[in-house]
Amino acid sequence: MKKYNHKVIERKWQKFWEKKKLYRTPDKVKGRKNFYLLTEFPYPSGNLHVGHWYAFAVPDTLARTLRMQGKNVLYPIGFDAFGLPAENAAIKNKLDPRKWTLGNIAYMKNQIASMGASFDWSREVVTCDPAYYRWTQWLFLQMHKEGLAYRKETAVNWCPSCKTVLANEQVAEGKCERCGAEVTQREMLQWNIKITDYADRLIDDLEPLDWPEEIKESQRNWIGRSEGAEIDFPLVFDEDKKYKYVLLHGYTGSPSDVRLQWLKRELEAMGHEVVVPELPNTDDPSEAEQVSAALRATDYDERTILFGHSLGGTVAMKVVEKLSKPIHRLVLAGAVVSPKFKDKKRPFEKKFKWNFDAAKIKGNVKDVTVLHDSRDYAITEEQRKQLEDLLGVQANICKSTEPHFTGEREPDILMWLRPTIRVFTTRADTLFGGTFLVLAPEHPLLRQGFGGQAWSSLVKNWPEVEKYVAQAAKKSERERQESKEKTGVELKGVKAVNPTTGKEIPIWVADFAIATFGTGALFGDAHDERDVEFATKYDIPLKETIEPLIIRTTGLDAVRTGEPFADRSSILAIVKHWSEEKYQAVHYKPTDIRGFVSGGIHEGEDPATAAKREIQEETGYANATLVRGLGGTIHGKYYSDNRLENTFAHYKPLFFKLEDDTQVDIAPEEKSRHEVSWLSENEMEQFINREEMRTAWSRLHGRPYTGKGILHDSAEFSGMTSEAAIPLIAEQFGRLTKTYKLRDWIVSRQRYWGVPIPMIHCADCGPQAVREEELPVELPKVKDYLPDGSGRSPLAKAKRWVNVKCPKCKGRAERETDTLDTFVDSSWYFLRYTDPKNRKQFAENRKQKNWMPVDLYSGGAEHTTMHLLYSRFWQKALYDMGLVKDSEPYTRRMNRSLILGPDGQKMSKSRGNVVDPDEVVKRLGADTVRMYLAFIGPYNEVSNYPWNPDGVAGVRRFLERVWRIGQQRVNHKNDLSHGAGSEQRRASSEIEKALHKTIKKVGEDILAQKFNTAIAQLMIFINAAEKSEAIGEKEWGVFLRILAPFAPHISEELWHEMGHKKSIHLEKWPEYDPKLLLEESVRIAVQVDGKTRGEASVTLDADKKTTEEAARAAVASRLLGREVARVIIVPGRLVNFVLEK
RNA sequence: GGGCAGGUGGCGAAAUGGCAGACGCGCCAGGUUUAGGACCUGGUCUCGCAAGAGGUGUGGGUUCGAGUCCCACCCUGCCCACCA
Repeated sequence: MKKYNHKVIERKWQKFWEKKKLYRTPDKVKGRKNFYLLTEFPYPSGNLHVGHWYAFAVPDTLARTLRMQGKNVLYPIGFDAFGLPAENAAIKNKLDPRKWTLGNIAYMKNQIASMGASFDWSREVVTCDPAYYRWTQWLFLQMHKEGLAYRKETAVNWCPSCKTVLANEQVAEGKCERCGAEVTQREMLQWNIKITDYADRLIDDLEPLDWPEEIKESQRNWIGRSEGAEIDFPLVFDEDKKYKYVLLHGYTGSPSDVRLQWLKRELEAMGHEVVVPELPNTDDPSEAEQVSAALRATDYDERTILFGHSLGGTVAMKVVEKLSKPIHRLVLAGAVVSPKFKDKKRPFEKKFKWNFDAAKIKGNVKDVTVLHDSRDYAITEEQRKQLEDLLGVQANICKSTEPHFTGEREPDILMWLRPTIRVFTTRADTLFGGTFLVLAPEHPLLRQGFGGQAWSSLVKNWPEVEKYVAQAAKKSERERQESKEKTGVELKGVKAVNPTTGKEIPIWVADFAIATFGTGALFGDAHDERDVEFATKYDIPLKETIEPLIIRTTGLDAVRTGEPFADRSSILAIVKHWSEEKYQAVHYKPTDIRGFVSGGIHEGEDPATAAKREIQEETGYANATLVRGLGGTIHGKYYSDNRLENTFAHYKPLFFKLEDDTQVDIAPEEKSRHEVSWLSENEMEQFINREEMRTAWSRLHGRPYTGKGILHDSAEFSGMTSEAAIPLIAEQFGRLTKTYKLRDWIVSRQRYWGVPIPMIHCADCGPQAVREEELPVELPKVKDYLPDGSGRSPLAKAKRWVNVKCPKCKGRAERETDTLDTFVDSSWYFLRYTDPKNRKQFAENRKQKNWMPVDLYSGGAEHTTMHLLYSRFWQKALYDMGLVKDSEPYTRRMNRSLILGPDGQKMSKSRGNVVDPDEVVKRLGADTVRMYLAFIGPYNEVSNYPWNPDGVAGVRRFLERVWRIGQQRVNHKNDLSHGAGSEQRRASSEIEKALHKTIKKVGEDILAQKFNTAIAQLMIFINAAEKSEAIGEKEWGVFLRILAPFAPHISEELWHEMGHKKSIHLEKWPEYDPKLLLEESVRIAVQVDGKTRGEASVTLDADKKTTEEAARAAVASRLLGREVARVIIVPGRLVNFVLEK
C-alpha cells in the first residue's frame, strides 16, 4: 500500500495547477455569477506566520466551494509594501528598503504558494510599485482638487535627541524607543484629509449594511457622534468695554434683513451702540455709491467695530482704505474679493474695482477677522485664500446656519462680534444649573485674545493663567490622563453670563477639558461627576436642577404601556444599625426588589413619620430616629403588583439611625414578603438592584446624580423631562449641533519608505499640485535613510529631486518631502484588483463594475476601525467625484479570530511561542495545516484559539484514514480485474444516506463559514465509512469532491487515482437527494414534567396518538398512579407528560 | 470610568426554546507492532456498586420545557478612555 507522502503530492499538484492556469479569474464567464472574496493583503515582513495561513487558507476553502457551486470567484492577493519596518531595517542594516521589501515579497510568494491557495496571481497588486502608487498619487490629487486634502499645523511626536518625528508605535511610555529621550509635541504643517466631512454618512450608511452589529457599533463609537447643543455664554469684564458696531449688508440685502436686526438687538442688549447703514441700489450696486453711503452713515474711530457681509465685506474693506484714523476691528463674513463666483455671475462685477490696498487696510485696523463657510455656494476656496493672502490672516472656518451666512440667526457672526464663549453640551437640560465655565488650556480664545485686545489687559491674574497653560502644554497627553486629580486656574476679572439665569459665573481653565472635543469649552453643573469633583475642590457653588426619574421598562414591575399612572407620595428610608457600621437591607420578594424600606405617605402624614411607621411595619424595628433628609424628590414609574396599576411615585429619601434593637411583632404577610438583613457598605452596593434605591444610596454618599430626570428651578422648563427640555432649551439659548470624536486624517509622514506626496511648494504661489501627466513622482534614491534633523523626511536629502520649477509661475520651488500614510495605499487596493494592469486609469469603470462592491471582506479585528473606516471614506469621496459607482465598498465584512501560541499567549518572538508554519507543513503537509486551522473553532468569532500541536496531528490522522480508504479501493479494483467478477462495488444504503447528509451539512456550513462543523461532519462520514463494508465508486468520488475545498492536494491525488484526467477543482459541487435524508423511524425523547426520563422509537409518519402510546409505554412506571394533566407532543422530537400537581 | 464581546468537560468546541457535551485533542483500559509523536477496539460530565440523582459563572423570572429568552449580579477578554 502506497504511503501518504504529502511532500510529493503537494508539489506535484501545485505545479499542475500552475501549468493549467487553473486560478486565472476572467472578468466574466457566461452562466456564472461573479463573487468577489477579499482578504486583507499582507505586509511583507519577511516570512509567513500562522496568522497569514489562517487569513488566506481558510477563506480559500470558501472560494473553492463557491467556484464548484458555479460562481466566478475573484480571490486576489497583493502586498501592502510600504511602511516603517522596511525603513527601520534599511537604517539598521544599511540596505535599500526597496530591495529589502521586494526580497521579502519574493520569499513570501513561495511560502504562500505552498498553501495551495487558489489566488489569481496575475492580478497581484504591490503598493510600492510605481505603477500602483502613481494612482495613489493621482487619487490624492483628486482629493486635493475637491478641497478634501489641506495643510494644517498639527502636533507630532518629536524626539529632541534624534531630531526626528516619531510614529506612535516608536513612542514607548512617553520616551523615544531608540534613544530613550523624553518625547515632546511639536507643531508641524501637515497634510490632512477631511474625513470629518463624511462623519455623518460614515455612521448613517452603516445601517443597511449586512455586517455584524458589533463591527458597526465599534465604527460608530470610533466616530463618536454626540448630538448636543452649542450655547454661547457672553463675557463681561470688570472694566466694561463698549463699542460702536457698524453692520454693512450685502448685495440685494437691506438694513431690515432679519439677521442684521437680530445682531443689532443682541449687541444693543449688551449695551453697545449699533449702526446699520442703508447701502443704495442694492440690486445694482456700485462701489462709489455704496462706499460713500457707508462713510456718511457715521463716524469711524478707535471704538468702531466694522462688520461686512458678502458684498458688504467688499464695501467694508474699501471704507477702511479711505479712513484717516484706525478703527478697532474689522469682521468679514462671506466677503467678496473677486467676482469669480462658484455658482453664477453677479451684475456688480464691473461696478467695483477688484484691487485692494492691503497696506492701507492693515494700517487702519488693529484686528481683522475673516469668517468662511466651505459650503458657501458663492464664495470659492480660491476667493477665501485670496482674502487670507491679502489681509495676512487665517480665515475662521464656520458652519453657518445657511451656507452663505444668510440664516435668520447666525450665531457664528455674533460670537466673533462680541466676546462670548461657546460651549458644547449633551445635557442642555442642566443649563439652568450651569454655575461655571471651563476652558481647555489650548482653547483658541486664550491664544488669540479678544478683539485684538490681549488677555493680559483683561484678565487680572494673566501670568498665573499663562503658567498653567504652559504647564499643561508640557504634559503629554498620557501624563494628563494619568493624574486623575483635577487642576485648574480661574480667569480673574472676567465672568461669563449664564444665558438662562443672567447670573455671572466664574470662568476656569482646566486640563480636564479637551480642546479637540466639541468647542473646547464646557459649562459645569451638579449633574456630572467630573464637574462636581472639580467644583468641590475649588469651592465653586453648584446647583441641582434635575430630579431623578427612574422608569422600570423590564421585569415584573415594568410599566404597562398605554395604561394611566396613579400618583403616589412615598418615602425611601435608609436605616443604619444601632451599633455596627451596617445598613438595613430589605428584600421585597414578590417583585424581587432589593434595597431599603419604602412605602406610601398617608393622608396628612409628614415624610419622617411615614418613614418611621413603614420601618416598623416592614421590619419591626421601633426606635428609628431621623438623621437627615437626602435631598429632593426621586421620581419612579413602575407597575405596582399590590395595587395592580401603573404608579408614578415621588419618593422622599430619608436617612435614619436605630437607637436600639427594640422590635415589635409584625403582620405575618409583611414578614413573608420582606426579608431583612444587615449589610456593610460594600455588601450594600452589590445588594441593591433598583435604580431609585441606588440613587438614594448615592445621595447618602454625596455622589451626584448624572442621569436624566425632571427639571426644577428651570423657569418655564420646570416639570419637563430631560428629553423634552433638551431640544427646547437648546433652541432658545443656542442651537442643536453634533460633534465627533473623529478627527481629520493626518496623512503626512516624515518617512522615506512611502508614496511621495505629489505637491510642490512655491514661495510665491503656495502649494501646487504636480501635473497629472508627470505622475508618478517616483521615490528618489538617497544615500542613507536617516532623517536630516530638519523634521522633514529623508527625501529632503535628495537635493536634485527636491528642487523643481513651480508649475504655475515657473519660479524656483521645492517638492513636498513628506510621504503618505500607508493607510492611504490600502484604502483603494481592492479597486485595483479589478483592473490591475491599467496604465490609463486607476481602474476602469467597466472593470470595477464586474466585481464591486466586494461581496465578502474577511480580515483581522484590529482593522475594524481605522482601515475599514478610511477605505469606506475613500470610496465615498471617489463616489462623490463620480469615479466609482458604489458609495460603500464592502457588502459584508467578517472579522476572523486570532491564533495564539501553544501556551495560550499571543505569539511573539520574545515569548518564544511562535509556531513556524513552514516546519509544520514540511512535517504534516499543507492540507493538514489548512484543515486544522479551519477546524480549530468558528472562524468569524472574536475569540482566540491556541495552536495545539496534538490537534494538528489529529487532523493529519483523519487525512491518513481518507488516504487508506483510497488505497484499499485501488487495491481492491486491481484484485477485481485479475479475478473473476467485475461486479460493481455498491454502497450500502446506510453509507449512501450518511453521504447525502454530509453533502448537505458540509455545503451549508461552508457557506455560513462554519468550517469547524463542516469538517466534523466529514469526520463522522469517514468514521462510518471505515465501519461499513464498502463504499461505491460514485460515492467515493462525491466524498472527494466535498473534501476538495479543504484539502485540495490529497483529494486531487485520490481523484486522479480513480482514473480522472481533469482537475477535481473544476468539478461541480455534488447535489444531495433530499429523499435519502428521511429516516423511516426516529427516536424521540420522552419527558415527565419537562425532565427527560426515557426514549421511544416511532415511525416518521406516526400520528400523535401512536406517538403518545409509544412514549407512555417508555415511562409507564413513572406514570403509574399519577394523573397526567397535559401531554405535549413535538412530532419527531419529543413527548412531554405534565403531571397533575 | 465607558463601549463591545463572551463565560458549557482536563483542552478546542457542538447544540431552529425540545435527549447538553456532536467532532477533535488529551486521558484510561485492552489489542497490535522490532520500534515509533504509528495503528485498531472500547471507555471517558459529576455522585452512586446499581437503580437513580444532579449538572452549562451566581441568584431570580418567563415557559409544559431554558445553555438558549428576560432581570440583577460576578468574572474574563478586546477596544476606547477626564468626550462635557
